[in-house]
Amino acid sequence: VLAAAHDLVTDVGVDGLTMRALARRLGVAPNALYTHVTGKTELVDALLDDLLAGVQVPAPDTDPVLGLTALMSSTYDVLTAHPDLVALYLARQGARGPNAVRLGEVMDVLLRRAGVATDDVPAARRVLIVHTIGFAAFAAAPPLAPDAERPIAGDDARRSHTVSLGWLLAGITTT
Amino acid sequence: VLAAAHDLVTDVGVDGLTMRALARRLGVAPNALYTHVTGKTELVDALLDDLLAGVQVPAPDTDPVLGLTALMSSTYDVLTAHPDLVALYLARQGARGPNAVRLGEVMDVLLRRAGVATDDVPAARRVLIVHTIGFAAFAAAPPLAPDAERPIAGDDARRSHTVSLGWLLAGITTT
DNA sequence: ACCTGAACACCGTTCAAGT
DNA sequence: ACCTGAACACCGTTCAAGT
Repeated sequence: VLAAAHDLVTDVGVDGLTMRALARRLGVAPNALYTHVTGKTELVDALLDDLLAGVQVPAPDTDPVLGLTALMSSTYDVLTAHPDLVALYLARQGARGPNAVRLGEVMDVLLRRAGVATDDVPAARRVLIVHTIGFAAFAAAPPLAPDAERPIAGDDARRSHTVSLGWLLAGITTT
Repeated sequence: VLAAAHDLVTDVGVDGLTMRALARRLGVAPNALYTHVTGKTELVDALLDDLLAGVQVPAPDTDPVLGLTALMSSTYDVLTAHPDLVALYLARQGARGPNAVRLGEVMDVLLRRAGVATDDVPAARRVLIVHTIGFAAFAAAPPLAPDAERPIAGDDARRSHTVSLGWLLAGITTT
């Protein structure tokens, strides 16, 4: 049911993800979907949280800063694999499904182990999430502002994410 | 013509920005709009670039790091004034109108004056833009992950933007 | 140049009805 | 529980025609 939606969005992009197209793919009348899902919003939310299931969580004994780097890099990789969907994280609330909650908790543990004061953990988590989703959303996108000539290569974009992530982590852990 | 679109989006939000509603507001048939605009895409692009016209550019003799901080803060403020629209920056290419180009050039001058090597300027500019747009997109949004209780206050979000911006600038200017 | 009427190919969602 | 037929209130866009 939800898997078909996943297939559909990878096939025809996020603009083609439509209740009617989904019903067509399932060989069913459009309104039949409303037996399984309350509406399109819920469907997209489920789809987004489903994506996060693929994020690799670091082993619990790794160095916290390395662990956070790995965690955010894995999130970046998962999100950029479906670039169409990333913008939706911003368009809606920003994912609050079970997978999002689970990853948030992993981040909190790592941040605390990295020496961040308990009071500062939520803000630090937020900075890292916004940073990674922002970079993922722009990963596939063409350049920015002036130099419209050559789009940024995927490798460069990923490197840029890692480098700036390092700067943020340096700031977070020394404040 | 374009101003009516601006009014419409602030009145009814980005979902209500529709060719037909716009025509209705102008007291005109829907298709009449196509005399003035090639399509909805062009209209939204124009709208987004128009937003950037409100960004305050720092005086040319200010300290470059302070100037960049002021420039990105002003961009953040302008974008968060119309939160509905920000997600569209990510959904589409990321703004390449004349205002975006102009601001990009201002950033480049500041970055170079801050000691960034010419080869590193485009990547640094990109990091700052992605960071600010990402934060602006999440500014109005509810919390993230776990602590779903209280959404982040607008002031806290803005402070968080400034603080993490500082970390990025520290990294950019010392690498 | 600027507008209209009519139409095309779509949307998400609901309601009543069937099994 | 799960599906269908039919409908409602919309979309963006195009085409031919008017002034």
